[in-house]
Amino acid sequence: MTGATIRDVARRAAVSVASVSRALNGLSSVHPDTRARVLAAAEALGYVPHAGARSLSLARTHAIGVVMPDLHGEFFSEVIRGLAGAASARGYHLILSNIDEGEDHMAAALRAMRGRVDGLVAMAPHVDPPAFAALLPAKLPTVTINTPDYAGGPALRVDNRSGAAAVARHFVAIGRKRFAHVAGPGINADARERRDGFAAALPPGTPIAMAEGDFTEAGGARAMAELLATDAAIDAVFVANDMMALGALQTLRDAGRRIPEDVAVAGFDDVPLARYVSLTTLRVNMADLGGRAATRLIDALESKGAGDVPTADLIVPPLIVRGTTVMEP
Amino acid sequence: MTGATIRDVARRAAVSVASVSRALNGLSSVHPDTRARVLAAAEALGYVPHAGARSLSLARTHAIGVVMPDLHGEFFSEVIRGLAGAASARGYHLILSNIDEGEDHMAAALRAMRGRVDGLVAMAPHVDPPAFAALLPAKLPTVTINTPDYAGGPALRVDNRSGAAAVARHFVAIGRKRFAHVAGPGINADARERRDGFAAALPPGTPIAMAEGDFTEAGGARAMAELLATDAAIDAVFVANDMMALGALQTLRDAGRRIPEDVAVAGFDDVPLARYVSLTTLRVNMADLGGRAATRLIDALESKGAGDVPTADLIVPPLIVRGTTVMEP
DNA sequence: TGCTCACCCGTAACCGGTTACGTACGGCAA
DNA sequence: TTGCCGTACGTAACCGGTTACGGGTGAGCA
Repeated sequence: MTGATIRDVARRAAVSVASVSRALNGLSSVHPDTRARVLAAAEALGYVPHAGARSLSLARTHAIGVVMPDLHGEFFSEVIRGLAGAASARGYHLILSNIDEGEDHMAAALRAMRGRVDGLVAMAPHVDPPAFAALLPAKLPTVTINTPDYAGGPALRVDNRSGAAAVARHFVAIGRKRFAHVAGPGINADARERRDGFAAALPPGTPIAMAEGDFTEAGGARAMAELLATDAAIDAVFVANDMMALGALQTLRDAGRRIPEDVAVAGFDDVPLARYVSLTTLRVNMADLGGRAATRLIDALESKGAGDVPTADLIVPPLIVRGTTVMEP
Repeated sequence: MTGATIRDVARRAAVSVASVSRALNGLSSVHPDTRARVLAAAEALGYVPHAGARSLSLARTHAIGVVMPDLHGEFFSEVIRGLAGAASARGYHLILSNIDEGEDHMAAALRAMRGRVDGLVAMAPHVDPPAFAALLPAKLPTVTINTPDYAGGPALRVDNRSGAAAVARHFVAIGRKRFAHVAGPGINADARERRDGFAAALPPGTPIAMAEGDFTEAGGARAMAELLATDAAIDAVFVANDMMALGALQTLRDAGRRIPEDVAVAGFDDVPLARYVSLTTLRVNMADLGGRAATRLIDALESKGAGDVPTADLIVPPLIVRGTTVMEP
């Protein structure tokens, strides 16, 4: 027995199912006596409306789907937290579906969303935008986070280029001369933008030693070792994310470099750990990003047709200067 | 246009809806030619089955609901990650609904799950178990995480008492004499178990200075200050979670205490930060807990009727000894 | 008394799938 | 030819809600 249905309630209250529906949904055209009888019957039976049936006839699920890769550990979680908060505040549920293993799996996950959600929040910095658009179920409203060049709907993006540029200017301002960059995976759009933004903001022609990591702490350590082997005189390194920066710091200290006297280090993300190791970084508030995405999507869903304009918001991460680039008091 | 329906496909393939359904679901009694026509039509129309309708008629949603409070920041996220992994591996979706603001909100959130999910994973260390049981929709299979005394189904719990006892024994082993405990909120069951487990494992009659915090870093700092005011000679403090331990460490250092020479400090949880500040703590792997919960629930859902036995698994967190209790090399 | 008009309420169609049941048809044995 | 059976398929009921439409009732008014 999974629970009483509306017909059970109708039978017990000796009215029609239509009246039960009207009474429970607060429609006006119901006699107070009838409403009372219905409520009493529903209460007695422990009646709870069946969300699935309801959404089938209303063509409204009050749920929003979330598709994103598991990578970016902390990010994933933070975005979810922001999404969940904003969604539940407006009476929406979240449906999670993490996509990782291959495109076919992703396609299946996206298709499975039809009839289950009213809209989608997607974060896919590693897939080809047109391919992604093709996979989306027909006309499902979607807002993307950090998914470049997707023109199918509103987009929220952190301004990687301006963040990276702020680091470059900061390095120059504190008198550094020999620059290096630990990049993220080449297929990752964020990684590319950070690399390019950094290079573009340094004086033209400035050489930059480059190495590529995989966004993990261990990867950062390895990449930093490569860089030191290439050019031992590096005095400023911009690392594409904080986790790799932690690894890079360890490698530098193991190699006898003093931070920040010998080498200045900056990361990207401002993960909770960054404050503890006093890492200079760019603060990107993923929970806030998630919250905005949810709000944006729900606004679009509820104002039927308005706001279709696929605007893209760039969110500029502030530079947080800490002890890995300047001496602390 | 939200998408083609099964009747559209039937029309285009010139067969009945029943045949379309059979063909798409791989039923045997369909002529190969018919199946091919159906598949072609579905492909041409970009047909995607409507999950809502499907689950209504099958009485199966292939989704599991997750209800938990937002507090426990990192925990929330880790559990979700574990749940999502295990669920998607078995073809299930996750529906999130965070409950925080009051019981009525929680009741609404739970009720909204009917017809939307096949089962529930719940984590509610702060509510009265019988009250919680009463709120659950009728007969919805549920596995609980860290929700004590709930006998309605399988349960997964971290063994707070044994963890706390390990800390107590460790303190004694390293020769400490004057003990203190920074507890979590009294309404929180984990907090109570950690406090009691610690007290029970010390030699009978040992005095313990107590203060209560709110599981946050700032709360830990405040509680530690209270303790120092009470007894300045404390040489070992067990803090109910890592975040508070960080605050406590700061307060101790500000008061001129050397760690671990003057005061030994241990936390609980092993958050990522703990390794960086070299905090002795108990490791609780929340992602693993989430994964187990999902697996457990899905097993119960798919083996109809078997395994109804509401067993409770206690997971013993290992003690991770670091620099806040013993000198490091 | 007869008419109009609110106000309540019930019947039944619908949302988009699945599936029990019945039927048409071809092959084969008697 | 008749009878039987298996295969392939269509019809329609059903899952549990919502809602357009129409009917019955009583009040108000000429």
